[in-house]
Amino acid sequence: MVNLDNVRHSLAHLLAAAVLKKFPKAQLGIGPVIQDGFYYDFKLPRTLTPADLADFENEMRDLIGAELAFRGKKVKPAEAKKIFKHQPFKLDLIKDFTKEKKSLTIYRTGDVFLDLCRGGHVKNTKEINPRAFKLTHIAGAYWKGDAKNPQLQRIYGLAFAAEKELNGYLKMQEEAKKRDHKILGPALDLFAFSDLVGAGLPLWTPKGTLLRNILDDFVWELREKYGYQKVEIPHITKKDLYEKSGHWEKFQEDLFKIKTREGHLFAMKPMNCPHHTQIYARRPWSYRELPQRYANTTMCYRDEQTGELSGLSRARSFTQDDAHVFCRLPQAKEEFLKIWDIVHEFYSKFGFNLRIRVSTHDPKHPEKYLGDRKKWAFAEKMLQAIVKDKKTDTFPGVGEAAFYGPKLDFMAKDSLGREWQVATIQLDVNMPERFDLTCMNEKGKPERIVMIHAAIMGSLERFLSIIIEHYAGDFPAWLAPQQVAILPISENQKSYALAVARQTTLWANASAKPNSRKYPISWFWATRR
RNA sequence: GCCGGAGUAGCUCAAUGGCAGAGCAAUGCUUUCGUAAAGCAAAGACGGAGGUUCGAUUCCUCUCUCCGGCUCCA
Repeated sequence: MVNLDNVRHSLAHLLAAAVLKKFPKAQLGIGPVIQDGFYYDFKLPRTLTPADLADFENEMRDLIGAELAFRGKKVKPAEAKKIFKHQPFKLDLIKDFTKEKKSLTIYRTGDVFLDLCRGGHVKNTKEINPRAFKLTHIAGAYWKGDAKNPQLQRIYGLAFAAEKELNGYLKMQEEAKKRDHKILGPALDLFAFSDLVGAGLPLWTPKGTLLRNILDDFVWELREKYGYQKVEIPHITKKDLYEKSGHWEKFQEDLFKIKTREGHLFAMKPMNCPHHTQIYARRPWSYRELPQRYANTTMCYRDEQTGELSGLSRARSFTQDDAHVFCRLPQAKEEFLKIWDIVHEFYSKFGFNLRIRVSTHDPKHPEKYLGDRKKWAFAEKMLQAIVKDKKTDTFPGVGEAAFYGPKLDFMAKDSLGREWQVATIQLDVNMPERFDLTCMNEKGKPERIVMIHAAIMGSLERFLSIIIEHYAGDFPAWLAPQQVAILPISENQKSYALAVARQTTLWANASAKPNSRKYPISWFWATRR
């Protein structure tokens, strides 16, 4: 059995060989294996076109047919530098590896190609199925993934063991494209975009709004049981609030700013925690009154880079089903577990399997976070204890913490196999400090409280994008914004059809609980069907 | 923001430096016809601004929007 990763990695080398044949002066970046295939980065004298990809593919097939052997050997840094003296990116890598005291290996493919590479190849190109790979697209990519570095041209390729798998994969992608929420959403009349309103600002239709409300009501039903109270906040604030929270320093660039006629600077809210702290801070609290649990489904605004916008997955205006619990330290665990229950109850209704990431800070970059080392150690230890107690499988996410605290992130997979972060529970010992949030304890002394951030859907927009694709637009009855349609065959049934529609609506409304949804009945004119 | 691709009617697509063409949908009329598209008619578009040109949807510049990536994501 051939190792597929070795095949993919070898194909990356063959791609580089093909590119070098056409562009002898090409500078090589790296060419690793990725999910479903491989890529290779190049700096080239001109921009590639799809026609180039066909040429490269043909050349690669020729190389496969030539039955070339892959051979690796260790080299000394000085030797490596000599070999790659015309390859600045390789020299950069050699420098890094030498600094990290890694050994250097080179791999030779027949006598057509030589690359600095840690290995993982087929023995001979004849092990590669020439019909089971395909170069798919060209993209720009920064050297070493850093926007400050030069940008290279990346060629992506798919590769499988058998042609059948490749075709199956391509078919699956086509299928996934049909489920694309950016196409299905407007087709189902759930939302729309307008060039006049602007990029990344979805507009919600009556049906889409109904769907949003059904979801939000569901979350609220679950929260209400645990003693949450709804609050409401303005969507703008003086910049002072964010200076105090630390968001200004960190996310200034991403805020929509507003200058008042008197010259004061305001900002659209990019999240809700600072506002909510001020609801808590409105008066002193006795420890007997804690926890205070505030829930608020509300829109936030972030000035995202245009290139990052994508349908509902990444928008400039999005709705968080946000909640904040203000409680004493010993109460935090119980509150955490309650939210965890809500998350599970909610997601099980959709048939999602969740993976849970324990997101902690990156010890190599303490400057990215608020608060001191001790606070973080404390909060992360507490989070780990809760997770351990819960006896659930989790995986670590070092460097994935919020800048104010560690968090549990719940990830759901969509129909394309992409994993999206959905719910999040965050433990925050920094905001309460910054805003001096306390309660009066048993001894009559002010005591610092902690704050828990909890979003169940995360962003309603992103959650909707996920379930539209998850269900391919075919929502379960309890979610479907339109559940019943009455279709008269000809005009003769018009009045009867209308009467049925009226009656059914009355019946549905009467049997619904007072604050549950109303069932919309549409009436279609269908004489031509 | 960066690299690349693309914007023609509600949707899917075509053509062109000299009157922009079709299918489906929608509209009107005809048909009243029962299980995967009845007939006829009329209507509907070159994303926006500027430039080159006798003339620009076509060529150039800028801009907006979308797509594939990269970077970013409280």
